[in-house]
Amino acid sequence: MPTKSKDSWKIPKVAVAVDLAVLTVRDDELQILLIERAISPFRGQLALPGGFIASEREDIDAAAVRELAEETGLDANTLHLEQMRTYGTPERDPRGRVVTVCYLAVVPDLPLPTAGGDARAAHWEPVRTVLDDSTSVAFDHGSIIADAVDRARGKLEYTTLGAAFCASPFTISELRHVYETVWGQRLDPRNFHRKVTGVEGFLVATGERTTRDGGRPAALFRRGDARLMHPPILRAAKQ
Amino acid sequence: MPTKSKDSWKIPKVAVAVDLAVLTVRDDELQILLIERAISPFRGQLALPGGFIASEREDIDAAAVRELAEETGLDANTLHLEQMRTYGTPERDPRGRVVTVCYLAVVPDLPLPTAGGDARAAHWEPVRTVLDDSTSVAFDHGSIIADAVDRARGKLEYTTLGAAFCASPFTISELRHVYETVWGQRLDPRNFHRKVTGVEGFLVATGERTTRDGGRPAALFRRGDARLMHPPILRAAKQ
DNA sequence: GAAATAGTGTCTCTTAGACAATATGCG
DNA sequence: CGCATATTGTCTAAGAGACACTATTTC
Repeated sequence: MPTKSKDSWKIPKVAVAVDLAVLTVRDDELQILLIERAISPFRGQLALPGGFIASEREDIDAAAVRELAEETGLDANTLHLEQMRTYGTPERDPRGRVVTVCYLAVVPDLPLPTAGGDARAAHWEPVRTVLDDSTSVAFDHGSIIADAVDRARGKLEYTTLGAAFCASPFTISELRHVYETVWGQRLDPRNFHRKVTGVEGFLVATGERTTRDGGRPAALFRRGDARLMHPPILRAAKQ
Repeated sequence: MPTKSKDSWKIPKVAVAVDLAVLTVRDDELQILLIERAISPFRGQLALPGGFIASEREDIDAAAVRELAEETGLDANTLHLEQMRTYGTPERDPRGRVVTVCYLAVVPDLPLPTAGGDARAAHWEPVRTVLDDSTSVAFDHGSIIADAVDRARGKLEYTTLGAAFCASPFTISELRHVYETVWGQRLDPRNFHRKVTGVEGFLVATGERTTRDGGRPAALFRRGDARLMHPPILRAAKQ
């Protein structure tokens, strides 16, 4: 905090933006929501949704919620949204100094409400193609996306974030599929079932069951109130 | 990121600061480094060390390192420093809009090099007295400190951050004392010993031993290269 | 030897992981 | 019934937690 001995000197002011890393599991892949930039710099390139704070009075979290609605049509009340990290190297934006506060959002694979609003060409892209550089993104958004994926992978272990990837109500198979996709790792269906049903507050049974082509119908659940999972579900150790 | 359809409108600029939550274990307590504010607002009150970025060109991480040196005399090369979270509610600073990027630092209990520089009245305060409001701090620094403590407590579980609280070389007893103090929880010395010595890369034996009054001398260790601990040391479940 | 602290070993119980068996729908 | 998927159960091995014992120093 400001505690300079001399009060009399100019405090530099910089532009503050928010960026959103919106993740989902879709087509058996972890995917991220990208938009096509309409303006320079990086015009026409893919980038994270986001933007500058609207005024000097706008709260940062509120700006994230607003940009989410404006650029993707998504409603922050229906999804997981958390602040992730701030990126502030001086050269990260060619127009000048921009400090951006990044948020991680997790949504189920539902049709994007791109209909109205400012949503231009928002679409899903597998994170795989971003991480291996076969899809290039604007600014330093590549490393932001890498950070977001790391964060999501880690949080599946010790929080109930996995359920935020599932449209409610969901089956345990669907939840397991989220874990398998995000971690890129197969999990034993029976052990997974035992584990997640044993975590108090993770899942709330609706009493309903799926109706489907073949196979026994699965029980349907909603996300419970628990946010932390204790003990965690650990990934296999680094290979 | 900036992707407004209309390019022609004023981008609000705000002051950006960095704040430092420097933690140590001292006198059997988790303590935090606070300074006495020399200027208004909150003049004379305790606050986290920190300050505005020096210029439009200064990197955020660099600003944290600089403020750490200026306000506490500590050298970022000798300690653990990581970005924690950004605080940006509009009313958090009475002087106007200030967005502050907060860093968590962890240091061993060594004499503060307060001798030279800008270090004014930097001193250690038990976090307990801040968390229970018996010590009041400026701005929203109370909740920042609470977040920093949460972060540190959590990171002891699945990282080797604990060793950053110890002056090198250190004994396993000293490391255990860090865990016990930060978590506020007794740990079995024998199980702890077995656990931490079993984590590859956590501890590097120096071959030296302590010399002391009574009791068998303890082996001395340095911090190893490992930063993540797999599997983690879990705290007892919430009681 | 007594006191103090370090370090090793052992036992038990919980739980993760592998895998078999049963349940319940559909055609 | 046969197929497909869900769910429960069983076994084993690894690890956490409790606790006893041995080791090495100083006085």
